[in-house]
Amino acid sequence: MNETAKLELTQPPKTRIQRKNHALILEAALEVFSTHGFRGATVDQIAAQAGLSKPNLLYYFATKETIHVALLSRLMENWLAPLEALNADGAPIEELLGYMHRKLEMSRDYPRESRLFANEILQGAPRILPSLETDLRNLVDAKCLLIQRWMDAGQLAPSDPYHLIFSIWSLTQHYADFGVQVGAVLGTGAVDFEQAHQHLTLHFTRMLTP
Amino acid sequence: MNETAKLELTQPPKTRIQRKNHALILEAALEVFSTHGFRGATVDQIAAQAGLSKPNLLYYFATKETIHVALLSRLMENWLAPLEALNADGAPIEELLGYMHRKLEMSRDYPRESRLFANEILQGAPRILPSLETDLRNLVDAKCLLIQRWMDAGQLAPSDPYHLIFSIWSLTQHYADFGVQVGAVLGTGAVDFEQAHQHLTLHFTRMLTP
DNA sequence: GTCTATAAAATGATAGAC
DNA sequence: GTCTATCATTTTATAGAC
Repeated sequence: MNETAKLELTQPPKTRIQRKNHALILEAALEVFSTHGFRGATVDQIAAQAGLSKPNLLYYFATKETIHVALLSRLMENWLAPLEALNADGAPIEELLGYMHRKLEMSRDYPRESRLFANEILQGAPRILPSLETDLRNLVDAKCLLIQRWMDAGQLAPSDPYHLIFSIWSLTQHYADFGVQVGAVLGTGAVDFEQAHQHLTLHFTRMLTP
Repeated sequence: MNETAKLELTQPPKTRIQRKNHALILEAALEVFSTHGFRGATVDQIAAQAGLSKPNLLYYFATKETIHVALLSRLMENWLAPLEALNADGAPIEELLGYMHRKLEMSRDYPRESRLFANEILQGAPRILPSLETDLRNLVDAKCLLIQRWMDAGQLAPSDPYHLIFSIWSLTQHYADFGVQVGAVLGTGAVDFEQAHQHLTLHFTRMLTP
């Protein structure tokens, strides 16, 4: 009984109002953590952003750390999905262009999630390094075997599959993580993702065509 | 007289011991700010890292903000140099490969500076946005004109010069900013920059050759 | 569930002796 | 120049009323 009650505080909540506030807090925390990093964010800020009092926020998440962990856990699930979707039965170049496209869409639609991840990595990945060394590494290993087979079969221009994947990550995430800089240089204040997509399609078509 | 005395606290110091401690503090602050960002860093941490007492550190830099500004100012000078060196009289492909190489060397030799910059951009560039919109933008504009001329002359494969420069930034800085992730995925714990250089050379040769 | 009040610790900065 | 001591504020978290 006590264990059940305890779990309810860390598990997805049950009542309507609980679900609503739970979501409000995660939304607010995403905004604040993605901009200032874990240590730079304050519970006050998150509570204000969520429109809740600080004690009320801490009724839902016992500590600041708990909120951060909840965000990172949710993120890691979605973070791997685009690469998991790389299909061995598809056409190699189209598959990799599709992967690039999905990653660019994530930069466009979920820039805060991208910056949350970037903050964590910049700080040395203190909370998700274990996940990177297992989940992410295993997934990348598997997909690199596939890419290597495509290259050996002459369906892709040969290169290092690992660094090829790194290049997809860096080029697509750049438009979320460094979007302010891109906007400043272009004088637009914001990224034109259609433009970015055209350039990256051209870029990887040249890189991948045998 | 008073103004001179005041300036000496913000200008490069004069005596041997001042110069030494000034440098010690900037070195320590670079370490801490690059990992935790401005708000996540504490004066205590920086003082401990520098081997000085907190009041003694604050004798050299009046506030935490002053140290951060000093680091960013120094950084912006060096940050533009590799692009400035792009030479209109050189061979186009070699010039751009050389620029990529210089940027990758900076990721290898000055990863903390790269992460300091990344932290500032991630946080919305609150301190250096004006510099991005003027100094950086003007420099990029000028170099993109040159690159466009090279493309028009058929010496480079055509693409968007701005996004081409963004791709050089993102691919090279990735090995500093996301080095922990690269090391985790490769199982090496650290980036092999020789390997990265080979891949990026191949990558941009394919991208740029007409 | 939500609030006011507040404790306990940290953090940025200063005072003043030496 | 460097130190000890300390202040003022911010910040995390809790207590307890409603």
